[in-house]
Amino acid sequence: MLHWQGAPATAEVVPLRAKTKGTKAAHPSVSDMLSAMGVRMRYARNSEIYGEDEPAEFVYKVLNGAVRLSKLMSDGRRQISAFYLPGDVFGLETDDTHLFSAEAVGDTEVLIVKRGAFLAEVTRHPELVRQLWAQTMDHLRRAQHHMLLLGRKNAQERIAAFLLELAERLGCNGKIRLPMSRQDIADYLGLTIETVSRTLTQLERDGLIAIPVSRQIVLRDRTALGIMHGSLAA
Amino acid sequence: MLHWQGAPATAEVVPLRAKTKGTKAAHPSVSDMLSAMGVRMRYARNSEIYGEDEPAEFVYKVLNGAVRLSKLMSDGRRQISAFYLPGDVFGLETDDTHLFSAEAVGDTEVLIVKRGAFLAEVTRHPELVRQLWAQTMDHLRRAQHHMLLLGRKNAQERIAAFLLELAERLGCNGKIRLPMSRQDIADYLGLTIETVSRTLTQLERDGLIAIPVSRQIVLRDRTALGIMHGSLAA
DNA sequence: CGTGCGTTTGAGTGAATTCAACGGCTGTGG
DNA sequence: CCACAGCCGTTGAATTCACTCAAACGCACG
Repeated sequence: MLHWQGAPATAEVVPLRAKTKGTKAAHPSVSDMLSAMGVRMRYARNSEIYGEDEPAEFVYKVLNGAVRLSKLMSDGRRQISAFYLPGDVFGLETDDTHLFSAEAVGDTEVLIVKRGAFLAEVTRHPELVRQLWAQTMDHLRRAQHHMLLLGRKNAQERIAAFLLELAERLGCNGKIRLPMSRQDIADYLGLTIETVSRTLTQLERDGLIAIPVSRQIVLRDRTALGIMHGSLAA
Repeated sequence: MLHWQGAPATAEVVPLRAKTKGTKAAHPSVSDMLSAMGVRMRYARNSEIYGEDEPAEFVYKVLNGAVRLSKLMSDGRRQISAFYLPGDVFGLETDDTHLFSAEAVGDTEVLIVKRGAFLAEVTRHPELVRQLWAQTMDHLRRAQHHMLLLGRKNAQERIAAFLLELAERLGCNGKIRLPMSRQDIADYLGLTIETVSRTLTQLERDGLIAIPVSRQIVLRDRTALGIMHGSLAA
């Protein structure tokens, strides 16, 4: 079950954004600050952005494409703990060593900033620290939500939840263009690729979704999907 | 599979710690600040500290005992996303509504502080914000680690990982006094109570652990346990 | 037109679940 | 002191859902 043999890390710098513009005026948001300080980089499909146990040198923000945060076990099993979509900031951890690796799901562009410079700038603006804290809490919330899936849900419930989550995060009304492969979905949901495939075709047979092409999914009955996954009580 | 029918929420205030002592001197740590501002409360076994969808009014720190953070599905399935042990701070989220409920695992004492007062005080000391941010990152790290278990590990690996994690967090050298029931363990690891029981007795037969009484577990072969759970590659 | 990759589908297996019964401990009350 | 109930944990037998192994399909690309 060993997946990709580490596609060549084809990453190239594209332009060179203007550096911190003279004035040390407060940055209204983390996003703005990254835009001001960041360098745009392009990563090819399946290339590694950083690896497990590597020193955490940079902070990243997804511009387009998608990034997966994953960990590989010695026997080839892989767990993807999160997908980062455009707008998401990632790569920041307490440790200065990454515990998971980050890879580009498809061809992906990110902004990168030196961790040291980033933290120095952030520290200067208490508001930014609060924002980053809030962001981390949000990631934690998402991780906790994901545990619900992984813990005690069957394949249908996982897939349903996944599709609804993705539709919401991509902000698309029912027509999802999947950035990731079936294998990625499987490793995210704790299933095998075969089970993901079977479950999707079953959902299509039941009329809850349509799959015009494999990387595109149309939510036909969001209510029904919500009911299957939303077996959460108040 | 509906567990406890909500034991009476027997919570009582014990003493009344000194309020913010005159001077607004910087608090060196979040822990100190909670100790200074907090009120000691006692919660009986299985009583609810706060419930899902309740407004987040307080911040808590475990003094002794243990707390579980859980969510219940309408059909009775339960997922425990974390256990909080003495020293852990919990109850702080971006939302001002709790997404999970928190219950005392055994008889438990916690310090509680009004969320508003807490945040006001924290905001006054940038260092505290950084500390809390680091704490949240740590919780995130733990959540991600937990996902590895829930995603693609078998029962033995989950139990082994759980025992090692608990031994480390409790700081006990091999002799674990379990604060929680088998059902709690099952709901934390995404297994059934029967599977937990069977797996534990199997590990005992194999000589990796000893179970003098059900709530006490002795790690006999940590290396072997580490190998089973540690099938993580570098 | 073949090759390679990602996806789908089928058949058989297996690990964990479900259903069910039993054992041990604790506290209560006769 | 014993009897009994209630809870928690263990054990057994049968079932099931997702997994493994295997093959075929479709599509893109050289």
